Amino acid sequence: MDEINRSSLKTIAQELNLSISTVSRVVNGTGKISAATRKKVMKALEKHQYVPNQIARSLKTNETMTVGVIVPDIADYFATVIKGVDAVLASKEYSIILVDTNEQPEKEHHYMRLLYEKRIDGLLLATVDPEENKWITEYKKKNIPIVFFDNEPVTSEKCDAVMLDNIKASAMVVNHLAEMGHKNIAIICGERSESTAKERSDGFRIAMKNKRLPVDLALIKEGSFHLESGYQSMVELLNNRKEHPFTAVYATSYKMTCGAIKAMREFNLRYPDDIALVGFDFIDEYGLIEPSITSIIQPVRNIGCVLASRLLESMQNNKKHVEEDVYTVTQTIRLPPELKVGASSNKRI
Amino acid sequence: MDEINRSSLKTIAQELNLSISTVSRVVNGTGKISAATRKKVMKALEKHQYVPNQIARSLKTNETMTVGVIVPDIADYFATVIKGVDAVLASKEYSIILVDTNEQPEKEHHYMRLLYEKRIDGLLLATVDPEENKWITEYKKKNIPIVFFDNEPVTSEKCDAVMLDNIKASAMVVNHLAEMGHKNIAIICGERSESTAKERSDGFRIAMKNKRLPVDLALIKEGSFHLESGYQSMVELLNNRKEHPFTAVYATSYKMTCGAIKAMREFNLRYPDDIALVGFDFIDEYGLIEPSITSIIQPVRNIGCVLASRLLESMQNNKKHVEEDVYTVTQTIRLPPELKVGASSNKRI
DNA sequence: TTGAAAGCGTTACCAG
DNA sequence: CTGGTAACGCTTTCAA
Repeated sequence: MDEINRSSLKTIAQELNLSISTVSRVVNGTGKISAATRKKVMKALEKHQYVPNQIARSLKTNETMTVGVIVPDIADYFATVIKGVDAVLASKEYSIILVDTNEQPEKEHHYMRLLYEKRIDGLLLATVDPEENKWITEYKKKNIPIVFFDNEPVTSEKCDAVMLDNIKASAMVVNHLAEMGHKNIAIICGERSESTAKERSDGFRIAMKNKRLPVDLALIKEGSFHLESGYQSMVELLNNRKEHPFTAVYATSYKMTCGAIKAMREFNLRYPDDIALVGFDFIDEYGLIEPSITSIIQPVRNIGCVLASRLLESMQNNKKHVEEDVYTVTQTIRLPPELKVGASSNKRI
Repeated sequence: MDEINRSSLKTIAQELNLSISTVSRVVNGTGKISAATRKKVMKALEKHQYVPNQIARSLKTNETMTVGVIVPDIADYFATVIKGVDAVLASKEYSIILVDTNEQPEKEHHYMRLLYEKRIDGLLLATVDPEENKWITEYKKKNIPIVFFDNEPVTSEKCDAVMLDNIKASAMVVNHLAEMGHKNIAIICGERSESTAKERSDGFRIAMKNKRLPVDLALIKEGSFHLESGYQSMVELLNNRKEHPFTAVYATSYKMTCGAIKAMREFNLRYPDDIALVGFDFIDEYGLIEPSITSIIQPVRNIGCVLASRLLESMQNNKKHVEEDVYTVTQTIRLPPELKVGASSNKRI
């Protein structure tokens, strides 16, 4: 039959015959307080197990110490990005409201509004909506910092963004394969409406040209970043192999890489002997897959850390009412990928 | 040079020469409002792009529409649990504050306090702290519902919990292996301070006895649920194989399973031919690993859904001020595991 | 159908 | 050093 116990400054103040202000001051360690009252108050605080009400505080201070994070799928590499974000943000006493949109662009607006209702101090957004503009403008108007990641935003607003250097990623892949003696390289990419897909694809063409390798359009497959699409693309490539021969294939997402592997197995083809394979985001932490797969690896945790740091900065500037034109300087940060060379491509032809 | 735009009920009310109450009523659709004023207000709301301030609302209503979720590691199978939680909770307009403790029990208290400061309406807690008691009691006193998952809580408070039926999981493994003709079965388990580890281990012994199979203590390895530990345990088992022979091994976590595989490879042993292997949480979604590994699979998404539903119920009861003894009825829900039989054990000896 | 006012728990300013 | 008071934005009761 315990009493429900939710003490407030008032409770404590009344019990001690002190003013709320005084109690507030010792809680926050602000202002000058006599040692005697401080001790008295501390004891009462302890006795009542006082815990400040951040809601009330937020109402007053216009700061919730909370940031929103919107991702298309937590059970993806985003989980590790979030770990990085969380590490940085938690150290500054911020917490994260996490939203998973299940890759449904239409949900983004709804959640952005919900988060705004909760008065988040900042937003990290991995959008999959090619028309994310509307709510972005709203946020800008409300003066809430946003940092984009994964896909580059299409909005015309100036925005911060942290992304992988996808152009470079494709260059690394092409250069590596070229070094191994490959000339005819196929690529399996996602939808060009997503900047990640577009950049990986464009980067591929650029790198091929730089290496003076032939770009055969029939070897450039566009799909949707999913297993089924990767599988389908690979099947088509293999079926057309006589007319459009290739010796290496570059799959530009984790799921597509899996799909490509699946197709190759069905065709009874082995890597690297029959076809060299380079994947994307293919992390086999414990080396269970043999032969091991060469893959572009994103610095996922670091992406999270950089994201969080950038957001912290913006939120800080916001507080300090930094002059607008100083504040408005935005950055697009591109982090370098790593090419982890495994057996699947590590053979000179 | 846009104005920063944060309209409130007051802004609207003043512009329209109406009272705040009236505007509030049309925002919430409560009370009786004349069609005329409603229309007028709606228009102003739209014009100002009014978005209610949930912080202020929360202060008044004592509801934040937010629940805390504490997990040891998001980049684990918890990601999928959270997806389930999120799906259910989001449909009721709740959002999730996510905390990753990095498996450090000492952080749990700190975060529980932080979340309480934010006045979450409920908490989902996957604790790894064998002494999580203190703050639990606090939450109970504050009348905030908690639902545990993964590990069973040790607190003496009555609590809700949703867990895998670990005893049954081990029974399924033993029965399967027994059917395949195995008699000497080794098990690699985690620390008994975590209930998951304890139950999997106990379940194993019980099932062995039920099947009248010999329980050789030297074949029961205790470690820490991590790769290194799984590896180490397997190495020891293999080194003692002459004195303590076994034909099958059961690894009780994902990482341990990977460790065991690693050790077997180093010893040049193949499954199922040399030793049969059954793992835990070993999901190879795209069937990339060959031969495929038999494993206990948790209904991860469903765990999340059940968790969220249970919490919603408690929060609901809380609101309705249900009489204490009705409210206090708590449940421990055990969800059934699945044994996904792969090649690694699917051979009669 | 509408308005006035109290109050949720804080912070911060101004007096003393 | 301490107290009083206004204000943050909202909901809700009571009156009109």
